[in-house]
Amino acid sequence: MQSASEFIEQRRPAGGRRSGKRDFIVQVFLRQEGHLAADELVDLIRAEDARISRATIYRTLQWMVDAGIARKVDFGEGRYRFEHSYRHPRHFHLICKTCNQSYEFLSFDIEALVEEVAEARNFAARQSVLQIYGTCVNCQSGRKAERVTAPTEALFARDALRIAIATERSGLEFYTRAAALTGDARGRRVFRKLANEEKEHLGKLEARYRELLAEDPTLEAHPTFLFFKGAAHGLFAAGTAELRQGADDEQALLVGIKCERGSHQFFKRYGDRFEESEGKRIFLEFADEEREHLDLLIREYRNLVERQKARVSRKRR
Amino acid sequence: MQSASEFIEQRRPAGGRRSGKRDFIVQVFLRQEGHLAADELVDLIRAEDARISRATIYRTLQWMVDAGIARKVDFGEGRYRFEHSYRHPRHFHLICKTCNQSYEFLSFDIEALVEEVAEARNFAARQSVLQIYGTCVNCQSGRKAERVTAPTEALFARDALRIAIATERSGLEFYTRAAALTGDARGRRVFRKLANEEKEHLGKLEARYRELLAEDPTLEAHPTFLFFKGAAHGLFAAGTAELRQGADDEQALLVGIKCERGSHQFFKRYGDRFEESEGKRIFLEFADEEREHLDLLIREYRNLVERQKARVSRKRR
DNA sequence: CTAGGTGCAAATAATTTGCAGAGGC
DNA sequence: GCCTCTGCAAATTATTTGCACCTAG
Repeated sequence: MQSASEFIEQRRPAGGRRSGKRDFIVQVFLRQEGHLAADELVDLIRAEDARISRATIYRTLQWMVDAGIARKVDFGEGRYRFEHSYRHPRHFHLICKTCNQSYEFLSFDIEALVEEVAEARNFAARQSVLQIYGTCVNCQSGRKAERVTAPTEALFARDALRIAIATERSGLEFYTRAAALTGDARGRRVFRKLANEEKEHLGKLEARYRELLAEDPTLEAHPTFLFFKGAAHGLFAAGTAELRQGADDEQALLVGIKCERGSHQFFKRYGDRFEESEGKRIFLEFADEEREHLDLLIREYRNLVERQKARVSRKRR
Repeated sequence: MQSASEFIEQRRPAGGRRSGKRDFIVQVFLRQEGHLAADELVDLIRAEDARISRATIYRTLQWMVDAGIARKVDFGEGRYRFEHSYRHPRHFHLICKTCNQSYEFLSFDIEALVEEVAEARNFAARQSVLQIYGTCVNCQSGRKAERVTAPTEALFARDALRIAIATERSGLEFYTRAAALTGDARGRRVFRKLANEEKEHLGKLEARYRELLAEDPTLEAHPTFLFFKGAAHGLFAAGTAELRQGADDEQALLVGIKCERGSHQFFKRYGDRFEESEGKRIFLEFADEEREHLDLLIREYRNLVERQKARVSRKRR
């Protein structure tokens, strides 16, 4: 696991000079959760006793943004806030206009649509900001904001695992069904093998999930952080439905390839996008897993096609 | 069609007094396209010769926002911009960081996902802001920004018509197919009737579309403003697929009801959300149309069930 | 007559900058 | 020693406010 100082070292721009004051500011900043306004960071620094000029803090914040250590966010208050990116994936915000608190979430589905729009408009998107303004639960019911904070990283890992587990489950169902209806003995063996792999991996993922919950039992109760519809009615579920309406061996392989490819792409693309974190690792590992399955299926498909060709040419002779 | 002054009159807050200066500012503001910073409006006013204080312009902008005549938007420039809402639906923005131009778009799909997220989090959403930052086509190719501006209202109407037409087309296909496979004579008549209505209405919509293009022939070439996937692989298309896998009369009615209900809801909900405009009208008219079909199908379904019940009890006797 | 509306100048608020001096490599 | 970092105070930018005056209803 990457530590905070490694994270900073990695991003320290070349040609820059080390400075105790800047290091101190960065360190204090990284200790914070949530979204700090520049002024609030000034107060924090002052409270920790160092007499550091306001200008230096502004300059350091800009330095961190350039280095990719911090992100500048605008909640429409007329001033900027900053959040660090160390173990903190990019995300969107729900902003309560009553208590001014902000809640984070992420939606692959929305990100995918945003990408589609940008592409349709030939727009080279670099960053997208989505903010939902309104009133949070606490403020709606008049209750005091007794916020239970769980670090975004843990929530991200939790949801990454949930999605991976759901995908494995539906993959397992898919391969089980595919094995049942495949006529060719060799094909059946491949699907069985894949079903077993899914089952085994499912067990591993579930163990990891239990581990995560053991570390922080409150985690289960927190609202969804990562929204992804594919998890519920995803690729494999659609694939299973396709199989249900009758399919031959070749089709089953093609459907499997489509599913694994989609799944691989999702986990890879999303995993790549994140800062170093447990959630990122889960996604990338899972992407690799799916990639292997994909390769296996493609090899198998090629083999099937070869055998068919051979049969045809034998008949012709 | 509602005029600009009617639009303002409607929203003038009670207890407020009339003032020539404010009226003048509002009038100049409504004449503009795009997103004005307060300062730019000051310049415009000065250019049109009135000597009006900067403070008055700020106050009038705030007044317009409160009245719902203007919307305050934040492009992360450190200052606010304003856009008027007269014949200008709510929308999202693509913002080019190179030329600082902004492009508008709307996506029902994204809005629906945003609503889902807010609901899942028990968050009472009042407004959502989506901004995609990056580089626009012109700036990518180094070309000068020779922006062809079409008023958003016209683009909105164009896309509303395109979506309505696509929906009609797939509705027509659905009812034609349903009529073909319905055994019951009465049911067949209903589906034929609906198919005819769709065909007729389709003709009307297409005529309206041609009319719109005649007014501004460049309109066709502009990029999509309103993104809605339902248009392409929408409800009726799914319904038609459902029918294809064999269905009886009752099922056909139920599928039809599901499709019309979804369609009605989409057009109604979206239409309601907009400021007075051609696009709004198209949506609401279409919603009514779908509502009528829905009612007809429901009546027909009830009738079918009644007849089935009667048959069963006759047999029992 | 009276509650808004307006102008002007000053205040505020967040952030940036110029410049002289301090300090890392 | 050079070049970057820092502090301080002044500047800048966008916006708001206090207050005297104006004006529509």
